[in-house]
Amino acid sequence: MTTIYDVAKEAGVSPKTVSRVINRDSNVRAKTTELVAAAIQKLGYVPSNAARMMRSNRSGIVGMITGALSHNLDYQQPTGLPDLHIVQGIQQVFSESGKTLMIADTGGAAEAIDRLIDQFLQYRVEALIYVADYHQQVSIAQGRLECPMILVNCYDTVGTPTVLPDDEACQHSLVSELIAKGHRRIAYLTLNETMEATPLRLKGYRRALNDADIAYDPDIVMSGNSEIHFDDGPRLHEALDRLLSHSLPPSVICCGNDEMALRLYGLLRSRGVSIPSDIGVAGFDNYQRISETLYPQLTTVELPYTAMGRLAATSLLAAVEEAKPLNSDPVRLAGSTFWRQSVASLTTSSASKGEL
Amino acid sequence: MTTIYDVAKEAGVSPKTVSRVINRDSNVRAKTTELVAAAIQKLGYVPSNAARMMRSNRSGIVGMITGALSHNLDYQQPTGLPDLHIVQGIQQVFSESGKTLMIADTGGAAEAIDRLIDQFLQYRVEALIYVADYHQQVSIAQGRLECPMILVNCYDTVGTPTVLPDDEACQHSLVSELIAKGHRRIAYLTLNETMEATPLRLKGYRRALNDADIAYDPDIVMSGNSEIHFDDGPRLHEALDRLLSHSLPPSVICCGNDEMALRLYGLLRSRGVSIPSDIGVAGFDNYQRISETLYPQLTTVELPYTAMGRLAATSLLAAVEEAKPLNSDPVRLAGSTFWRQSVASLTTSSASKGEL
DNA sequence: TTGCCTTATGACATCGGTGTCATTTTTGAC
DNA sequence: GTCAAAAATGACACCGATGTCATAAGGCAA
Repeated sequence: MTTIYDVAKEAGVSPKTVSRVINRDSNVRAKTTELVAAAIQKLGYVPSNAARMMRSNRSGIVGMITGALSHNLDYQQPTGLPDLHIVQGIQQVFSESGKTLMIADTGGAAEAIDRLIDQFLQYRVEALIYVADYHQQVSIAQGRLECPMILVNCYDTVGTPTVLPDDEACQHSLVSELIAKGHRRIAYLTLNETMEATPLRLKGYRRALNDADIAYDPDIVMSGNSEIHFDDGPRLHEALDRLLSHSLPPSVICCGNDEMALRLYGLLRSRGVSIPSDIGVAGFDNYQRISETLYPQLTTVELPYTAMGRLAATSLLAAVEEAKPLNSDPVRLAGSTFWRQSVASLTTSSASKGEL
Repeated sequence: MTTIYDVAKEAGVSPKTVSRVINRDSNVRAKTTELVAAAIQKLGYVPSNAARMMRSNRSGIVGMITGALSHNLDYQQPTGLPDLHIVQGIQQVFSESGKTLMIADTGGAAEAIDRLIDQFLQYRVEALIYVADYHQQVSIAQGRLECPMILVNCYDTVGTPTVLPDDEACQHSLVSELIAKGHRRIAYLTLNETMEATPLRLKGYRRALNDADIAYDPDIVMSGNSEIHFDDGPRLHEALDRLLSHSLPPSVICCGNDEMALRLYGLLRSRGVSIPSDIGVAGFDNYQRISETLYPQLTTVELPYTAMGRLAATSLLAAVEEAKPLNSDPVRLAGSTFWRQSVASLTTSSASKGEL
């Protein structure tokens, strides 16, 4: 491998001058610059990052740990692939920055994390990012970390800076707008209670009701899923029966995710209930393969995963390059609702249906 | 950051001895090892890869360039995500090796490749991998590369080692087995002719016919798609009409991919033709969201993307660690056929249908 | 042309490991 | 206990950049 000394000799200058040319330092004569550039070109010289780092003590590397690459892609998750979207956002920001993003995949094994962090420390990463596949609590930082670290889509108990999806605000905004469209009986089929998102979204749902002085009715709020990733047909079946046979049936049903909404479409159709004229349906995740394929297209909420990745990356870059400290409170990012045909507006429609 | 000198002082030995302990060199007394280990533990010492690399001139890094991370995930490709599967295979192999895999994403911009290679060279990667998103010809290597490089799912004209899917063998094997099941009129709806895979698969198809002394009939071979990623309903519609109205109609139709098979199911159903009793259908890609969801489930061929990734990674590791040269001829990896209910066997079935 | 200030360049040490070789310590046979 | 061979340890230079500081070259006014 050619070194800076080879280039110096070729150009007839000192290594230090070559270094100046490479780093675009001031005070190098144009003629000298040309000379050196020619020598670099001729010898195909590429500076060694390792040697450079020895003196400057700055690696220019940011490490990211994720399991996004090792997902089973064949059976795609019903919620889409949050972490892969987050990784994309991070990737976008770093590709425009001067830093190198080094990606390590856990291969699905949480116990790999320690090893990966250690590897990153050997490379003297300037910062670390951990991306979780769903909103959850984790325990990563060993305290010994000297570099800034940020968590995405997860949080820990020791106050590591983190970027989270704002599940509560999303659900609140969806329900508030449903109310604005004239709905007052809004059913909610939640995800499994053990998921972090479930109580948060329920809180948003209740706050929206409360804002509009609508009483919370536990009769029309129930779990639509027993497990995270698996269908539970019978449970959804039974939940729907209870909702439809209620003395005050809902005018719209919110689902914990789009997949549940997909199954609900089938169940409603088999009962001869039409969407959105008889009852409205709203999903969650904006998993486009479902939301835009269904007929009528599904109104749903999209969590801002790419934006979360971008925000985390931008904050971290600011922390590294401008010594701007990371926000120690969790940063929550709200998503946006995609209004499609699965929900009717009861106010503008002149022929609103009161009987169901 | 603590250095090896700090550890040496703490343990009361020379830096060189600490180095020996870290690298598990022989000829260090057990007691000394303990002493050093304790000091490392106490000071939280992590060796610097940069410094280590200065002397040894071995970075321990292998670079991979891909666009797999920046795909638009919301509208998944009809062929699945080959490159992401390949990346997974590569990832698996490297996580079990001593090397660090450094991943760079092009962000969909081919012109980013040069910059990424340059970045990798600065890190003195020991090898490079380029993963393409579909079987294609590329032009990557600038000749100036000193490290081994391998292409996956693509090839160039300067003989860079490469691992490719064996499209021809796959199609040959599928058609041969169809013949073995008693089919002699085998229609083929190909992908767009501009795709690398199309002529290869056609070659496999024709070779299989030839092996069985069945004449090739261009009447029942036609393109089912005009573009790679977009539906072309009318063309498929028309192709099917021609096949069904032929004086010697096919007993089975091979499709260029599973998505085409999916659309074919719909067209056949609308014509009252039942699968597989009236006509059989075979796909390509084993895109499980289609192949296992259809009724009857789809017989299809799976290209071995993960295995290709693993093979490329393994070969490259051997090249780097054991100086075992890479195969200069393209290595082709055949996949396997998944036999499901969409194709009937005409031999074993006692009530075989001769009329259609 | 001289002298002074600015600009351009170079000499040298240094970052944190490891390779080489010299030196010290231990081991074991006699 | 002695001595040679083997094992364990250390001294020192070096990898390839760059920071610091010294020095040389160029520019401009008198």
